[in-house]
Amino acid sequence: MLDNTDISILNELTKNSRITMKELGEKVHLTGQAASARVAKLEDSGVIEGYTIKVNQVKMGYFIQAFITIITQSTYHQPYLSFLKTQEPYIIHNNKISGDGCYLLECKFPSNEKLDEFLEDLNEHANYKLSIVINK
Amino acid sequence: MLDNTDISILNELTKNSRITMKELGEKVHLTGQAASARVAKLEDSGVIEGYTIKVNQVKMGYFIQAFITIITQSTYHQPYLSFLKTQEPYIIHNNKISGDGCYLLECKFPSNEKLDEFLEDLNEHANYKLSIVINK
DNA sequence: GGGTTTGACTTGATTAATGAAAGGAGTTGA
DNA sequence: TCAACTCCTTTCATTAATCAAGTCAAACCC
Repeated sequence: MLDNTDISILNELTKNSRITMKELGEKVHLTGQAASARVAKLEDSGVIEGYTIKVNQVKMGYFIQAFITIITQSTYHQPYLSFLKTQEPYIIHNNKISGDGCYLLECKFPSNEKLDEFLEDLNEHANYKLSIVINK
Repeated sequence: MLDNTDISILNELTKNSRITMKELGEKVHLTGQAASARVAKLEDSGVIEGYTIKVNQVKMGYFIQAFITIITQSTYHQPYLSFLKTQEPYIIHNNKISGDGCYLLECKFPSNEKLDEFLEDLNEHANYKLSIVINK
């Protein structure tokens, strides 16, 4: 389904998704038009889900990143999930997982105070275990 | 440092980083040139770290995503870190964390067999706790 | 073998975006 | 009040993207 040229295209776009089709073509030994057609196919087939940017969260004022293992008290998760929707700026990903806990929540905070507030509010819907990210 | 226009620009680029500067300008009520200058500034200041794509990992053959909490046996982490470098296609992020364990490893695998192999090899350098991602 | 279809690429013409230069409006501070 | 600065717009030359043919090779069929 995907040949080596497709893989090269995905690698190049992963490194820089704003590259021109002409340049991309040069890197994978195609014309800009052919590269463009390949990319369109990758989009249509759903391999490329979208184009986005990497934002420096520290420069945006989010100094703390954390993983929070969630253990919901009741069997109804809805209160917790509804709560999450009210906390959008802090949430990166909410992963439903096997193993310890029901969810592994990846999130970011501007300060320990905000994190503390969040945990206080969270505690009304679920128990948790907190892991702060020191480095990636 | 960042005004509302900058925030709008970051939101638009997060949704679609291949938008033309002209279109981006229209969305934030600027000319293409002015939008382009803003974006250049965001790049120079390091707020925008890069442009990339979202790839559908399932369509790439990675059917399993997992979080693995790593507890290294010795105080020397180097053997574990070196091991990771040999397993690159499977690794998404290796987060050094506080709390349970030394690291929280985010990774992807094409099959349970490959995951099993990985865990066997991992076990020579560290203990672990496995969480499979069911949903995001 | 001859003919047709299909998929992937290139070429060439048209349309659109980009980048550079010049200039205007608003703000700041001496 | 004036100069310096920032941020934006306008204009124009350059460059890239797009669309429509056209080429080429492989696969298939009679």
